[in-house]
Amino acid sequence: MTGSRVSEKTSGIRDVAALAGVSPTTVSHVLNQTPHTRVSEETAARVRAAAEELGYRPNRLARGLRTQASDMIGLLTEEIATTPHAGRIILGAQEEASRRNLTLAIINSELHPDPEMDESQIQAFLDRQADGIIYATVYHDVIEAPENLLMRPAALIGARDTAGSIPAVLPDERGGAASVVDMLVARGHRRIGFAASADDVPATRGRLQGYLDGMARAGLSTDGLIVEGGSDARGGYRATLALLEREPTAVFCYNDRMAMGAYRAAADRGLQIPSDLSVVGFDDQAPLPESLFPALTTVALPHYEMGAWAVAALADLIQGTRDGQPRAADPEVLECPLIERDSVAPPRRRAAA
Amino acid sequence: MTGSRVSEKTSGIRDVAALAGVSPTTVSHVLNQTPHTRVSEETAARVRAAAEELGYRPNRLARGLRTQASDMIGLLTEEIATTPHAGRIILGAQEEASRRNLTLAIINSELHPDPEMDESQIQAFLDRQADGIIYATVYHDVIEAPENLLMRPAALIGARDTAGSIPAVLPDERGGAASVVDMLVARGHRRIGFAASADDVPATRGRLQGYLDGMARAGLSTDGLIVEGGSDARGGYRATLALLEREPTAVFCYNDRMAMGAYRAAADRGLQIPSDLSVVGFDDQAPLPESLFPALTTVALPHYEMGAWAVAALADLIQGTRDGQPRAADPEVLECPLIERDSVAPPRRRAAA
DNA sequence: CTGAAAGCGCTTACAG
DNA sequence: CTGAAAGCGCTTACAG
Repeated sequence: MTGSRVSEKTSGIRDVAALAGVSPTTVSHVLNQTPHTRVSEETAARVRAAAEELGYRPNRLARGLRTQASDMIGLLTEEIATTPHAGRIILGAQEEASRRNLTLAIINSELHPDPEMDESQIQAFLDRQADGIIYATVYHDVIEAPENLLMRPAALIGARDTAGSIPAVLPDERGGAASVVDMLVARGHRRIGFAASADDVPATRGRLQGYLDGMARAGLSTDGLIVEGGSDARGGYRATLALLEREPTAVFCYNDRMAMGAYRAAADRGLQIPSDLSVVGFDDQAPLPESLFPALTTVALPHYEMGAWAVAALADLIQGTRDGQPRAADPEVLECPLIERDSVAPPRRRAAA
Repeated sequence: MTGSRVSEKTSGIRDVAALAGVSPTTVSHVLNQTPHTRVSEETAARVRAAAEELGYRPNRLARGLRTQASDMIGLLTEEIATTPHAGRIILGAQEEASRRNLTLAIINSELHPDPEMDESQIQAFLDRQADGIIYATVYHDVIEAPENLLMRPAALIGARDTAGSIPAVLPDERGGAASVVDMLVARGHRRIGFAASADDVPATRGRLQGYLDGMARAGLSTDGLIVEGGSDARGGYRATLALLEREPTAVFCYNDRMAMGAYRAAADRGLQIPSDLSVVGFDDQAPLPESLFPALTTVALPHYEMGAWAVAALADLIQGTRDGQPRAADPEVLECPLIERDSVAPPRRRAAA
């Protein structure tokens, strides 16, 4: 029975007040449940009925102007277009924002940005009184935060800032890579090759380091088992071909695209995956892993979780700021979970120790 | 020399007025270049200098409250997460919004949504006085627009509404598919198989229809050349295997994932792509096409363009609404461009007519 | 328990 | 050419 009428003009707090026979002040109090304010249950009921009757929705703009809180946060993403699945960062951020009754505004920034560009994008959020700003980057480790980012509470995704004053969340590339080796070792592999990336990005170093960690704690040699290549299918193809000379029983690729090349290399050499050769990727970049024969075992990046974490941290920061209790900014490192599919099996023959 | 000071408190229009020795009214007029208002160049210069000096930025919230225009538009996307590359819809929408000095807020909706859910998401935009709302769907053809979507100017991406009252933009799946056949025919192919999808979505029908169009205008028979399969790599594999019985010289797959299966099927039969068999996909779903050997010729969906178009249409509509001139809502159909890579070659032998 | 008044930071008739 | 005043729709001390 709620307003199926097509209300011409949206009604304001004054309309509700008039209909309920009280002042706007009282309407505000009951609808917001203002603390330390007692309103008789009878009056409150009348107000609620009137609000319902009129389909009253408080104007958030007006409220924001008065309370100096827009309840909006801005997400500045670096090149959402080219990033594998960065849409999930947005999704995580948006859903967490909704949970907290916050609106998420987004602006995309170019890759390799002109710092002044970024500042002007941030300014756009500032102009709209964003309560806080999230800066999501890819391919970076530590960045110099744009100057005006510090004018409001902020959070970083995918990088730390040089000053270390902004809460940041990062994927645990290193740990994820190490867990791949652990799993491979547990399956009986001893000669595990790594098709590394030649790109100069933090992920390159982190994943290589994780591979090294895993091999080291299993007491395994990596001698001749690391080959560098381009980070695409072609690079993975070449790297795997080179690796195959060393007769590994498994090859762990820097990313899924390289793993795709590894499949091709295996086919060229007449090797079956996973019976003759196990292959593992990284990124869980849909739709690749599921489209391969057999489906690729890989490691996922916690995009959704990073987006959600950043919003949560920012919201807490904003609360803290309001209460005058700024929070510490320890970089949060989120797990990169191993996604097991069908490209790993025990080695065909026991490898000699 | 602009404000390298860390301004404690952000300054308002009153501060500028005081510094320039004029009234807030005058400041507003010169900064907004209000039409039909002449301010002496001398005064104007003083105002601009003062604004610059103080790093004054108008509070958009306050302005919005006064002008009844938030300059914000809402984008409600259906399941951005699972859609191949729908991030580009957001990108296109955001960039067009920035060009028009509009802010884009986004909310994601579940797939197969509870209509009431959608209404409450839209309500969130309405509460924030969004000037307009874009509703982006996938996998639909015509939808029943959520009731409250009509309360403000709106635009649809990927679907038309039953009433036909909302501007809508759609990809020309049919034309894109037809252009694939045209190209194949121009290269000399006559026996062109189609690995169709069994999914019941508009894209299925559109692409099949386009294939049929192309074959018809080339006067080619499709007898036994259409095989239906699941819309993933496995489905493409099976469909292609079946198709190969009919000795086609080219197979056109419903999407890139199926094309991936086609590559596998060709390999199983000892067929080289493109010399023995040409393969074409649809979607240009990164990173698949570039990761295949050889790189896959396919058709791209105009995600970016649809996002940008919707914002432009909406902005015009809002303008029109303000000027009391509502626009007509003809569905806009955007081209799906053919992306030629390396998976197509002339047929090895002249096929008998 | 309830309300009158001020004010958030702007813009905009209107007057001079 | 310039400014005083009202008002957008709320919330919040403060008073009663």
